Amino acid sequence: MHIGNLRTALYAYLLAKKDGGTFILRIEDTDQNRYVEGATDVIYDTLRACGLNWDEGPDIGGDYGPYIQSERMGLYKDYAKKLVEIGKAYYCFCTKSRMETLHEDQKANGETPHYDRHCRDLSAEEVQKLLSSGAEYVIRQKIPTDGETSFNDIIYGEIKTPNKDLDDQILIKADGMPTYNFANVVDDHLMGITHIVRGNEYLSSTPKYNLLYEAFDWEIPVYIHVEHIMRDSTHKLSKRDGDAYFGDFVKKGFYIPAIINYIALLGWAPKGEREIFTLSELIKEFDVSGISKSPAIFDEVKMKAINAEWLRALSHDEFKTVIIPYIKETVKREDIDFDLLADCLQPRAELLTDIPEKVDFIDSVPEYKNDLYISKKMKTTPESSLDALKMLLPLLENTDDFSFDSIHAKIMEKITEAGVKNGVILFPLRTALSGKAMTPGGGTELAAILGKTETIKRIKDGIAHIEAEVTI
RNA sequence: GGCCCGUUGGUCAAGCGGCUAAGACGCCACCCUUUCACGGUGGAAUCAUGGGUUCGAUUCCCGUACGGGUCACCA
Repeated sequence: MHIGNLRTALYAYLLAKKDGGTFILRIEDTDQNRYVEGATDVIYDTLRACGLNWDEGPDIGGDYGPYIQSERMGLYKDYAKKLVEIGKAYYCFCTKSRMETLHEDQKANGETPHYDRHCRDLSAEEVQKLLSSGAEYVIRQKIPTDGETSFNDIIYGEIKTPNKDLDDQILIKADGMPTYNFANVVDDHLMGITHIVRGNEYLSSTPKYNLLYEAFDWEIPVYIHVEHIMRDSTHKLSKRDGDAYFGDFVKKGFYIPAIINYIALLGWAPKGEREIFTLSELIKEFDVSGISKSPAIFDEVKMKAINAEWLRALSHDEFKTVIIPYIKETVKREDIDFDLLADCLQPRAELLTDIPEKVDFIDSVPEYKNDLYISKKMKTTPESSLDALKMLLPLLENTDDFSFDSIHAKIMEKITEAGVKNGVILFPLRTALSGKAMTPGGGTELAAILGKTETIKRIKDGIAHIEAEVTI
């Protein structure tokens, strides 16, 4: 599911839930040429994964079903015929090829392509004759030739359009299926839709919908058109970017509630200064007055920051549950302190996919050079590190309680005794235990995570490692 | 091209006639520190443009520029 569509769905959901309304899922599949196997499952799965649960829909039913338009087929044509009867629509027998040449000619003359209303004034007899001859037809909306139609949008206010700029759009296609433009109006009325949240590409066709509502004498819903999400100032976030889909972001290691949180903020601003919200907090906070009129550029860097904040805000248990699968990608051993590891990882994880690399030293120490023991800041060298490790070894060998607090206390005591900077001792320990320049925790944390046996082994290995190179 | 919509730091944005023009991300510096982070403090950086209206315009009106949308038997 495209991230823009998801955001629109999110706003619709938030609006419905905020006002105690009903969130309905309707599948609009009136174009059989565009049928894609499994597409509806993606919709179901995505909305569910995000927690946007619908109150009525194809799979769960409701009082206004069916909720799949292709299953409501016959109904639209009846309504279209009703429109024909009251003179608001008409049968059109123009072929597709006539329309093509017509549009080409119009373009050649510098006109915008539109229907020339060729069949608009056919007599009832002519229509009847053609109909009984089995001629293919569509039903078109009969737009008034003069005057103007206006509609009100919550975000943009009143928008007026001269009727002469409106085309006699097709309501029922030659295959008997309704167009979106028609099915949408009929179903929204029949399903009791009160608020329409949609992308603002529909802004220019909304006057035609209003004409339809008026013709049927139906109540016009509240319109809320939202701007697009952009890749940059001139391009919409689109399929071409390869990263515009919800599923892509999940794969990249974004945490779903954080994705929802971020996209809610793209084009909408909460009242206060807080910006981290759960779905239910968003429901409370949401207000259409905060929706922006201008497009928003998608910023993955900002989304990452939101993601990191989300991860940090999780409880220990929640965080641990979320990251265990990622840890398991590179860590097979079980005899480590996963709780402490999780605590160390929590302030350092931006994306969930950062985690496997961060813990890849736990199963075994990677190859490294003695240079790794050199730190200008910590004032360490391989030689000083050798001394530090040799000092630490007996100390830890004589330590049975290998909890972080215990080790930490013992080591700090020793450091104070020795009268050196913490880093001089702890930096080498961290290096020997990890073989890495950056680790999710310092020497004492790593020791506690790895446990006594592994820590002792790695300190000995570290000593050997330094000695081997130093003597050469 | 016609019609419609929009334009506050690099990005998301608050603002709704009078403010030193919030906040967040990013960036820079410093502090904290057992690496890297987290956290803390500070900093640089914005009202597209020209006319009005007004005692006073980021805010209201008009034009211009720029950007977006739309003009299907697609949604």
